[in-house]
Amino acid sequence: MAEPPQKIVVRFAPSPTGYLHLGSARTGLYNYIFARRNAGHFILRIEDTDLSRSTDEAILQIVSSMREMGLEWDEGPEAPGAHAPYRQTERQPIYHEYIEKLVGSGQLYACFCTPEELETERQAAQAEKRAWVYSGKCRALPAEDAERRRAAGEPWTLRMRVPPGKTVFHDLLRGPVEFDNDTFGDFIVQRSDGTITYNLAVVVDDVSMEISHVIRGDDHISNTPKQVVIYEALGAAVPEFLHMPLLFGTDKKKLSKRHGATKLEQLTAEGFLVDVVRNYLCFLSAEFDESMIAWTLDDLVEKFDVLKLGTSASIFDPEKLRWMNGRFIRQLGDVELGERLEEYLTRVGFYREPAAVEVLAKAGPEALAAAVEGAESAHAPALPPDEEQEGLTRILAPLVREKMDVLADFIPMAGWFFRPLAFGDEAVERLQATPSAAEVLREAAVVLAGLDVWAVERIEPLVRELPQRLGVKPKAVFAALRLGMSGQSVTPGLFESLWVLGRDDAVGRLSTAAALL
RNA sequence: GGCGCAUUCGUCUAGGGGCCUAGGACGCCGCCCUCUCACGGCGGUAACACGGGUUCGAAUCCCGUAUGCGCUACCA
Repeated sequence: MAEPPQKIVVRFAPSPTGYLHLGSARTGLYNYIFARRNAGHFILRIEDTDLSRSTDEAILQIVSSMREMGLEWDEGPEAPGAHAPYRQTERQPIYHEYIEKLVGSGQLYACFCTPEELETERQAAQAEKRAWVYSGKCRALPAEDAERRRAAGEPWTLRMRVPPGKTVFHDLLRGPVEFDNDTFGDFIVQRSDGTITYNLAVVVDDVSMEISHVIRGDDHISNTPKQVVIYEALGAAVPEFLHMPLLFGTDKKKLSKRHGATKLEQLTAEGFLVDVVRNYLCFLSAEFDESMIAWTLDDLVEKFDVLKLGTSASIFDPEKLRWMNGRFIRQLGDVELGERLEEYLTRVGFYREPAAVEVLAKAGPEALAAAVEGAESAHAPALPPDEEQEGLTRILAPLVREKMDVLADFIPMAGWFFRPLAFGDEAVERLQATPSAAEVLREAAVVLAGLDVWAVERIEPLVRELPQRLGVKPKAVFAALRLGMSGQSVTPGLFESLWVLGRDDAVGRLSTAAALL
C-alpha cells in the first residue's frame, strides 16, 4: 500500500434529530473503516446547528448505536481530544473567528436585501422559467454605506463573494466534478440573527479539525462546490471527497419508518445480529462475497476497500439480510449460539413470560421489536434465565441452529419447551385428523416409559419401530408424536425433542395428549 | 425551470472495446435429501433504460432523450 501523503483524519457528523438510521450508520461505518485502514484518526462530531430539531436524547442514542456497532471514535463526545468541542452549538466562537478572517480579507460582504425582496426576485425568475441566483445587489455596496445602515439597525446577512468561473473538486469515486459558480451565486454564510449557515459551519469544522477526507452521502455533492469556494477563500487545503451512494427502502425512496426496521436497535430486537447488519451494510454498493458474512469489524478494516464502492443508490433488502443472518447463525458454535440466544431471549423478556412472548413472536417481528422498545424505554429490568431455563436454552441451541434465520425464530420453534403443554384448536384438529393418533400416543408413552437409558440413540429405534408394530404409516406416527408432545407441527427433531423433555415429561405429555382424543 | 449525480435480472452486484449467446448472490419455481419445518445439493426463471454516433467490433467510449434522486433556503 502506498504511503499516505499526510495524516488521514476523517469525521462522521450526524445531526441529532432522531435515532441513527441505517443510512447514517453506514456512513459512520465507512468512515471508521477508512480511518482504521489508513492508520488515521476518526472524529465524531455532532451537527446540532438546527437547535429546534436537535435533542440530547438523540445524541445519546447515536453514541450508543455507534458503540453497539463497535465503531469507536478517537475524538468526540465522551472522548475529548485536541479538536474539542464536538458539538456545533459549542463551536460558535470558532465560526466567528473564521468569519472575521473572511470579512477582513474582503471575501464576505454585508447584504441588506430582505427576505421579502429576495422572494419577489425568486418568483419573478420562476415566472419567466429562469434559474434564480442572488443578483449580487449588495456586492458593491461601499463600506461606509454598509456601516451606516448597520448602525441604523437595518438587518443584514453576510454573503460569500463567489468568484466567477468554475469550481472543480475531486471525488474519490467519480473523479472530477465540475460546477459553474454562477449556478449558485453569492450564498449566505451568516444569517441576520448572527447564526452561521450549514455550509460555513462544515467547512470551518473540517478545516479546524484538520479533516483530510470527507466521506459522506452523495446528497452533499451539490453543496460541495460552495464549500470548496469557502476553503479557497480561507486559503485552506481542500480535502478529498468521497460521496457514497444513498441507501433506499424497497420503494426506492429514502429509508424511512414505513420500510419497517430502519435502525440498528430495531433490527437487533427482531433477532438480527449486529455483526451481520454491519457486513450487510458494508457490502451494499460492493461486490458480494459469501465469505464476508462472518467477517468481524477487524476483517472489514483489513479487507474492505471503500474506494471500490459503486456509485448508484442501493435498496435495503431485508430478505437478503435475513438470509445472511441465517448463514451466520449456522456457522456459530454451540456455546456461542447458546450465549447469543440467552442474551436475546433475556432482552425480549422471554424468560419472564415465555407464553406471552410466544404470542408476540407469532404476531410478527414488528410486534416483538415494539415490545422490546417499550420495555427498554420503561427501564424494565431484563429478567435473565433461571438455572433450568438456561440449561434448556443451551441444550436447544444446536438443535434449532439449522432452522433459524433470526434469533427470534427460536421462540415459535422451541418456546413450547419452556411452558406446559397447550393445544390450540388447530393442533387438536390436526391430531384428530391423524390416523390412529390416540393409539400411537398411548403406545409410545408406554414404550418410552419403559426405557432404562434416556438417550437419543435409544429413543430413535423405539419410535421407528412403532409404525410397523401398529400398522400405521410412519408419517402418521411422527406427526402424532410431534403434535402430542408440543402442541404444534413444527419443532426441532422429534427424537432430540423427546430426549430434551426428559422421560417423565415426554411420557406425561404424550399421555395427556392421548387423553384428549 | 437550472445545475449535479445516477441508470446491467424484482433486489445487491461482476463487467472498464472482442474472454458476454452478460457471471455470482438473495428472492421465486422445480427436483433430490427428509420424522415436521428448515439446512444442504442440483437445475430453472430473469437484466445491459431508449435513440443516435465512434469502431472491423460496445454493456463497456461520445452525444442526446427518458426516468430516479439530490441541491437550487437567512434547512442540515
